[in-house]
Amino acid sequence: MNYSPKTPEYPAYTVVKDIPTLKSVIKPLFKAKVIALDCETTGLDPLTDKIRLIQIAVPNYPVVIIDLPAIYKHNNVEHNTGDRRTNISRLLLNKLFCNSALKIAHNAKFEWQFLNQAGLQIAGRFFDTQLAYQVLNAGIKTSASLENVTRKLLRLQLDKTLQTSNWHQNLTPEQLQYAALDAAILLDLYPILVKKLKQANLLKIAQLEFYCMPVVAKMELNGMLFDVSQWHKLGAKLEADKINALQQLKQLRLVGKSQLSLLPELTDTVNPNSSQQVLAAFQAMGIPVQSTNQKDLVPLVNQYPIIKALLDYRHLAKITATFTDSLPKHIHPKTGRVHPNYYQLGARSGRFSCRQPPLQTIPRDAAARSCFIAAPNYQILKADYSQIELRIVARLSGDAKMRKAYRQGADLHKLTAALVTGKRITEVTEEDRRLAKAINFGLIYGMGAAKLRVYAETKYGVTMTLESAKAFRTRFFDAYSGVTKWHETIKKAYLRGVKESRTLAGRRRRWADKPRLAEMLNHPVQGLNADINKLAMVKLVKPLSRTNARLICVVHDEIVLECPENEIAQVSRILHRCMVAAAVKFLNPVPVVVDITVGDSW
DNA sequence: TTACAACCTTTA
DNA sequence: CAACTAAAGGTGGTAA
Repeated sequence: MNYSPKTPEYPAYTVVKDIPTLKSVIKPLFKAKVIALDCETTGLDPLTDKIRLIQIAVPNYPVVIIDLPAIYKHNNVEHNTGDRRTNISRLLLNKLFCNSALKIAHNAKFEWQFLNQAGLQIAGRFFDTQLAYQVLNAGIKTSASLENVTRKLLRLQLDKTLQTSNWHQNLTPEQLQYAALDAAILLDLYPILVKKLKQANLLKIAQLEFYCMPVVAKMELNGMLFDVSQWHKLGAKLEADKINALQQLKQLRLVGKSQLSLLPELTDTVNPNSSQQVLAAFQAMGIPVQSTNQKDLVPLVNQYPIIKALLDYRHLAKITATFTDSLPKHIHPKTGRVHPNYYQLGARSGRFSCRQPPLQTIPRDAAARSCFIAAPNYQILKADYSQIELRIVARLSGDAKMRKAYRQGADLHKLTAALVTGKRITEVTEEDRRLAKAINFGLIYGMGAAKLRVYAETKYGVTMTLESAKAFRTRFFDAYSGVTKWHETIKKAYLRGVKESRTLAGRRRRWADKPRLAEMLNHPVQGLNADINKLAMVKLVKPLSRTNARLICVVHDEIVLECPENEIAQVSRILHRCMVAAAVKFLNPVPVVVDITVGDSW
């Protein structure tokens, strides 16, 4: 079965450089039910780079290669400079791109953004061959590049060496051939992917992703406005704090000449950023640690002042290096905003991942988040699902106590606190509730007693013995017997050797090797959270289009909009309605709560 | 010199 | 038998 991939045949093509040719060759394209699209561009940034070619492939017709700069020159419009005047070429192309045909592209977000910036619109039904491949292979390590997808599904080897060739000058026949093939090949990939999606019962999830694609494309172009002077102020303070923390460390003799001259490796300066050196120094000082990570050090902070100093320094070093120094590099010179890259299927669970900058890991302190601001006369609307993962667990397990608590609008953490401590709800203290939070979040994915003890201490500041951790664990599963049964069901599948998991919406995660039980417990929850948030984003499109609000950020269970001040009330209602509707579809009868806040910043 | 895995910390 | 998940990214250390 191991054929070596063949070289594909190059399709016929027509190059379009003027309006009369465009008018004549575009006509047959309107009859097509499917249109495959690809663009060659001068770079990867839709805000500054430009389209060089648009390739359009439909069945049984030469690939139409549109030399967009040449056409625009004919029409005397500026490309990608905000010049949005209508003209004959834009009218023709928009009519085609917004018709009822299915638009096929590989990483359609890229084409969408570049067309948008060129003053063109593309709308209607999409089929993204990259997203389709990723939906099929979620959890499996495999490249979703066009080259790899073509090799895997068609056993053809594309030659991508021309992808990064010079697309500025007059194009060679080889370049045009290459460009034509990239569009034409999509027509061959499409039916195979549809068949596979149907067979795997993944068509609906793929369509959710396709509907989501333009929303994400627009969100990235929108970006977030960033108050760089405020950020620098914050950065300066953190930098000063960091230097102070370093001084503390030095006074406690971690950094600088060590007094332990018997150990030659410690006579040199210890670099506090090196876990290796720090560990050696700690051990030489007689501190009993095997590692220098938080969970091992936190229990010792009171005993050893130097550990407190190190953790303080680490925190500030992390914040300054990862955020204060690097975030301003991502401010786009053209917009003054940060435009991260969202990957719709960047996480195995179906969640988004986000890079450059990683907006999903910005520290939660008000100081940091307040640097992400609304434009003048706008406000930031932030909406997040309340305890969505626990509600999903309540829905999936059908656990009676959990469902009753949510139905009554009770505080589930307090309930858990009462159940594991044996107190009445009214007697539960703040500390008890913190303990319960650690228990709820940890145990639903199968955390053991030993980890629970450590986790409760490092993340929630609650100390307990291993025995009490064991007892809490037992009491949790006794109290929530529905959760216990749900875990047992998944464990049975796990023991049978099942190597895939589905969310309620049908999203699949696969494992190439043996899954871990916790991964199988996690996917139905985290994956459904992703399904719900994506559905909410899709539901928002139409009602939001009637307002001037724009989507600027999503973080797993949170949606952030930038909204004109005079539309806050209206848009809040829309946001609330769409998010609740998306979640209710899957969580009913477990109630859904969406919290919305309004402010000048994130 | 560069490429990569290990370690650590940040988020939901 | 017990097992918390999903990411991005900076830094130091080492292998090529």
